[in-house]
Amino acid sequence: MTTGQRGRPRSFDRDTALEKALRAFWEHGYETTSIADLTRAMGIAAPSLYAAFGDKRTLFEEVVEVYVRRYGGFIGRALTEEPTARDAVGRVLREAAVEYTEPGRPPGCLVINAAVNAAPASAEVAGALRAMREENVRAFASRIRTGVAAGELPEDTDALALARFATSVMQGMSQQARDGAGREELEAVAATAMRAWPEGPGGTP
Amino acid sequence: MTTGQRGRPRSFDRDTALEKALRAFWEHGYETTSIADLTRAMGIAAPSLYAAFGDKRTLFEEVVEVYVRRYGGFIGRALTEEPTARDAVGRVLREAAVEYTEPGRPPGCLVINAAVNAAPASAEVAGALRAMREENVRAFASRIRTGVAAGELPEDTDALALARFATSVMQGMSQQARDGAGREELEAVAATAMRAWPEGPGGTP
DNA sequence: CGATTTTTTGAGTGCTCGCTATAGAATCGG
DNA sequence: CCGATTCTATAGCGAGCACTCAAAAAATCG
Repeated sequence: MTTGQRGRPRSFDRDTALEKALRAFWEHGYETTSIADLTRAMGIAAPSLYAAFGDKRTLFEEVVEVYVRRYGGFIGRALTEEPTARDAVGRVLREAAVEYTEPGRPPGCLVINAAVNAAPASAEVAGALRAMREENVRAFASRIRTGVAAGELPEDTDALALARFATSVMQGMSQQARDGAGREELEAVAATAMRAWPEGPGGTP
Repeated sequence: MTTGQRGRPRSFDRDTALEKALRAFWEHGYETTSIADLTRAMGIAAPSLYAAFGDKRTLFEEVVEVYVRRYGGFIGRALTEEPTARDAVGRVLREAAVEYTEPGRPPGCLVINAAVNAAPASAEVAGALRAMREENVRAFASRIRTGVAAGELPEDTDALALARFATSVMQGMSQQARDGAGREELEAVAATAMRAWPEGPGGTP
């Protein structure tokens, strides 16, 4: 058999350490979380970190991957599972209020808030997160266009503009969460935002 | 005469240098703008900076003061000059779209974006900006309450919730501006947001 | 002028940053 | 058991951080 790992086994659980790093980046952001912060949070020394995860940027990229999969899935689910564009976007905003204020997690969204302040040296990381936010706008717009095609919304609906509005509200909610806003407060923001949703094609059918 | 300044005169204009520092902080944020960045932008050496402005935090505080006075005044003007709460909030959002995308300035709002990512050492600075954002929410809410008292809005209007919605949209617009959104796009976001504004007390009077 | 006051300049403080060389510890196959 | 392999721990690398000391320079005073 050649399946056995040769050499000294790792003394920590990689996934657990990765989750600790995720929390640290989520809470304090990319650039303001130092390697010392990470090693303390992960309970390992610097060389172990570098051996297991590569450098800081690579670790962050893996963190973002895990974050999107584990904590960002609600957006895609809402957009695909709801019958109408209005239900879909409304559910995203309502669930964002819940996700951004989940007890035991850092408030707000990592993709939105982790690299707002970035020195030129971290421009690539900041750009990657920005690209993900833009991809998000496109996902909203695509779902809205489907709704227009289905006759839920007027033909002249500006899907991209509506998508950008929803995204703005979501990003504002994330910052509000970081500023201490509670779940009910964010749910009220989401509900208010949905009052801006256009009426059906024939007035109020 | 004892009016003349004794000693060697300053070789730079203090206000000009302060404005350069303002731009640097506005563009890159508090923590991610180094003293070296500042001295380069301001065109002076470190000891001159410290003699004229104190340490980095004190300089930033003065920058914020100037910023609010010079670039943040549109909010207070809109809230006091417009006849109705709806006109006031609508004008704030519309003008935010303009202010956040003014050519020749960094996009977005310094108070919203300069200290999103802050290490524990900068917690006080981040907290000061957060307090200003909260003060902003209260200013919105106060204007909305005046509108309710004037009979423009239903008696049961949740002024604070509506204020938080407007603030969320504004903060989202600021981040969108930093992500590259143009003026027209932000104006569309503002216009969409205002569709959520409640109707008058008697339906649509 | 000479004395005084203030700023500029250039170098340099201790500290933390991201990252790594090296040596020792733990496990494998044989 | 041995040697090979892989991980861990200490210690430290150069660079950049916020900040400052000491001396030269430039102005006003009598």
